[in-house]
Amino acid sequence: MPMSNAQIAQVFYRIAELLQIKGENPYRIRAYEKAALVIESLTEPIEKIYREGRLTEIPGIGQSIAEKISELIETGKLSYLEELEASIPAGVVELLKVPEVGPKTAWLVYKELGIKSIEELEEAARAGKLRNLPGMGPKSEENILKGIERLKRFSERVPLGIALPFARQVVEWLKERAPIDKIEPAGSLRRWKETIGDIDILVTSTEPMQVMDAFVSLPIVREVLAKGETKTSVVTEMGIQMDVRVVEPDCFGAALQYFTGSKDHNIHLRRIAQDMGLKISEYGVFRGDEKIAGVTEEEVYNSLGLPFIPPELREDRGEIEAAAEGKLPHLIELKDLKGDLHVHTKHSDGNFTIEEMALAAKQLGYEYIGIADHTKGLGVAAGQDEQEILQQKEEIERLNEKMEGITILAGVEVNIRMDGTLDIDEEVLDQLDFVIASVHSAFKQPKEVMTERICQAMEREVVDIIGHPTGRLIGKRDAYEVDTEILLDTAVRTKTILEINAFPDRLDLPDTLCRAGKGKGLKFAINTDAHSIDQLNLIEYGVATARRGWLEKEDVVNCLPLEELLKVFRRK
DNA sequence: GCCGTTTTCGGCCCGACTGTTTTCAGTCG
Repeated sequence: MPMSNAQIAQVFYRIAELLQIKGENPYRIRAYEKAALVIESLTEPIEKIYREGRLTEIPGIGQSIAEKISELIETGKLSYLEELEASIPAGVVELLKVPEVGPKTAWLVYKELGIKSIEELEEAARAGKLRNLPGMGPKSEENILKGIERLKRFSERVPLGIALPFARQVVEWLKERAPIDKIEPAGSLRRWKETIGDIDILVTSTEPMQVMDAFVSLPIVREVLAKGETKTSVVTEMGIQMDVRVVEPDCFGAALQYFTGSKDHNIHLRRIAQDMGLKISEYGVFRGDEKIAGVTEEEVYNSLGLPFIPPELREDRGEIEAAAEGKLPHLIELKDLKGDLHVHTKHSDGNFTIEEMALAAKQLGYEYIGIADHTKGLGVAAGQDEQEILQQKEEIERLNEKMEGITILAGVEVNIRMDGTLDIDEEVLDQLDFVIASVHSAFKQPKEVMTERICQAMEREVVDIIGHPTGRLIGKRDAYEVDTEILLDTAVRTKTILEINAFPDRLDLPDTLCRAGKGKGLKFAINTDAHSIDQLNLIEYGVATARRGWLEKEDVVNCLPLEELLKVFRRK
């Protein structure tokens, strides 16, 4: 079994953790973390890169790590990691998971008290044994207990679809309760990352303490972790940590840039600044004592000789290099979309009529809307059979004659059965404007079977789009076991469009596969999979995922005007 | 451990907050 990029990345993350405990040179630790991150975000299998002898061409991978990758690929294990594991008692690394506990504390409690697990740490803290350790006191003991409590209750990252509306609500509340000039969520939320570790909100105000007071007294605050003039951290009722930072107005751009991250993007920028003899912080870009930028983000990037880089790209996955070469993509925007091609109605498990969905789409400024209800194989969703599908098509034709300003497309979301066949006759599918095919059953098939199953569906000429191609539900269900390389290649060869499902639970295709697919010349459709009028608005999540995948409007078929789109559907 | 049209050695992003401290270490992002 070849090792996946993710598995190899995990090995280096593990090494970094172990080295932390050992108190190793922080930069050496950083190097392993950086290598793990870069491997994780590769768009091709690292094994292939290894076979072609290109490992050290990857930025952040040098001689030493390349050798370790070779060993992992060839033998499936790594002697260096085994030695490290042997030199540190199992369980001590686990302590790092506790907020407030870092490598120093973990090592201290192990050495002094022999603590090797979170349970033992909790016991010792409750027994008051920690307060007498050097550098610690009653407060730190209490904080460790609180940290353990927090870890037990909420260690998981929160899906973007929950964090974003929540953050927007808090922004509204703060505006009502304190004198605020500018306010903007930053962090991974602003980069539209699919899950959020904590929420950062950036504020400019002449009365920082009033903002902080208003913040900590919001009813959603469960616990205040820290409160100062410029930074306040709380844990909210739903368990997610939220930080508010207040800065001077003339720092807003620099602070927004800084707090948006990612960490790796910022470190890379700072290196560039350093090379130019500049210093960059959340307060601005400085040459000596002179501040040369900071009011806007654009100014910050420009001062480094770079164009503005959209937040969705800031993961240090080559965007800084692309910016320096003037090769940033012109990312797709919400306004580029001319329609949504995957919505459900009362004809299956949707909550509104075709007409109601169409009117709502018109309100959003769309030129067309694609109805794609479930088919009979999906009993739980009241899927339609052949006859019902044709009746629905007639209803759509009648509506199109009556309605103005929007065209309804008759489509379907047909099931890909276990054996790769479709659960609706192809003669019927042929009569529709377009066909989405999706997997809704037998998720646990072995990788080869699932890959073959989806590829077989793509080979059918009637199939235009594959719906939510990996099947993942973020935080709930992993993607099906599927060979994404074969999936993407088959989609390119058969000219099948892959969906970017905008449902925040799905965001499927994921951003990294969007980017890999674009590299192969693939086309995409950004769809909401809406079951109600309200859910049509989820499209912004799909656009964000496409942007994180470096997509431009030319890559996305529902940016085409109706006539062009229909040609694409007929091309197979 | 990585990296280099200033460098193959000597750097490596930068600051806030807290707690236990008499000036700073640890943690976090």
